[in-house]
Amino acid sequence: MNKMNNENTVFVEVLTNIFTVEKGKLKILLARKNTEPYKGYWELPNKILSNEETLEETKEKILEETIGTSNIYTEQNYTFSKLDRNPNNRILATSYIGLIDSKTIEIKNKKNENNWEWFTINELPKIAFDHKEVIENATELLKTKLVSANILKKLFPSDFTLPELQEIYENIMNKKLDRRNFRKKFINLGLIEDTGYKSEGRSGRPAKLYRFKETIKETYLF
Amino acid sequence: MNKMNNENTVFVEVLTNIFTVEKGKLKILLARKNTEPYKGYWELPNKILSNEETLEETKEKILEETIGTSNIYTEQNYTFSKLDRNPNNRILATSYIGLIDSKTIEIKNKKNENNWEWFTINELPKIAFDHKEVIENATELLKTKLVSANILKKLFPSDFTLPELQEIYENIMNKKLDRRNFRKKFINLGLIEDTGYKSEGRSGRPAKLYRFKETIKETYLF
DNA sequence: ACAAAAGTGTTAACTTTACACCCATGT
DNA sequence: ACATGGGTGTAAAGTTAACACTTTTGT
Repeated sequence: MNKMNNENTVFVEVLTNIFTVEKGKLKILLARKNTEPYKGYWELPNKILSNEETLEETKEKILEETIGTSNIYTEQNYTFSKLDRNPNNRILATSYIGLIDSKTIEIKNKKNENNWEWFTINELPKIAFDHKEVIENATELLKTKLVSANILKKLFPSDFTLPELQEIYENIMNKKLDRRNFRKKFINLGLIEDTGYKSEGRSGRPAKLYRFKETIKETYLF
Repeated sequence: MNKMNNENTVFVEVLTNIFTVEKGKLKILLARKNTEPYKGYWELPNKILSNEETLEETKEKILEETIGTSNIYTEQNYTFSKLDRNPNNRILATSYIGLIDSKTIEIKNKKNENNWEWFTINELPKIAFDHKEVIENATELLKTKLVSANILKKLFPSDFTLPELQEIYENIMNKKLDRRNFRKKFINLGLIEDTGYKSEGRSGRPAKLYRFKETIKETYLF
């Protein structure tokens, strides 16, 4: 079996779904396409796998180029292989999810004049290729993961309020939760602690700011 | 970007982890290798992705050739890309899990003079390539899935006993469960029904045979 | 009659749900 | 002083966990 004599080799690209939470909204990082095909549409950060690299190494390069660090929580999601997913070539795509908290992001963003923009997951722009399907797939995976407390910690900055946390859960589970019960449950889990500070800027009574404790045990919520 | 001018294309193979449950043991289907490399070792059923096929189509071909049907529950698991995972060529591997109940299997096995053999997941033979890693990865995924009742239904034949079901759960969760509580929980979930028949062959009192109801709602156990 | 494995019920501890009023801030 | 959103407690219902003896079969 020699590659040069064989038609059955394919391109493989890596797609990254980088998520963060900001003001109780789940957001994803997209890039505007400035060339055809799909000029003016938005796509997931991506890169073709080279013959000397693993998928993981390729994923890390993308992260470095977009958010300036590959030192975040990531997880492989799915490999897409439809014949026509790219109009020019047969390209398989392996997608990853990555989670970064919004505090860390703000710093990195300033370093780059960015093609990149954050979009709330329910308010996406026109999406290039089959990336909408990829995003939906990744979002579903993330939602199932979000019932695990350790994942939550990767997404939330050091300071967050319980109403913000509750909002995310209500979006994920698509139902209203009782404020008292939500609060009781989370505080009793012992995963978070009061920072002593309060939120500001919104109308109404300011909310207490919490952080995740340094070491939390793997716990399943809901 | 033209493939013939570009070194950055790779082979992709599909690997299938086909699971069943027999007498309360979780088993996987492997093939003996009769050629080098790894002659005499066992490998997962596999096939190289062709340029005219999707991963899903390739997976279905493997299933037809091994168990005689592709009409079983499957799920994509992970794509492996280490540079040296195959000694001859750079080959990526996308693995799938497939679930079939042991009653259906017995029929299919008779049709084929088979290179294939079922191995209990805790008593595997010498495994070729990185397939041990692949199997471990797939088994972990399956274990997390097994807390969902719909998956369970794919794995279990029409008739099973509660002690068998309990044994699987004890293996998965790696702890002993109380027989009374297990039974109460499962029966109260309303997913299974008594067939009216009893098991035979073992010593001791025969166990009642149960089956999953036709339509069961998605329920999470444990 | 004995060995082996299956079947059964009750109580206490814990978890989840439902529910309404007061509090802190900005305008 | 009013509008906005945040914070708090209690009781009822439901779920889970702990626990030991009896039943059915084969030998």
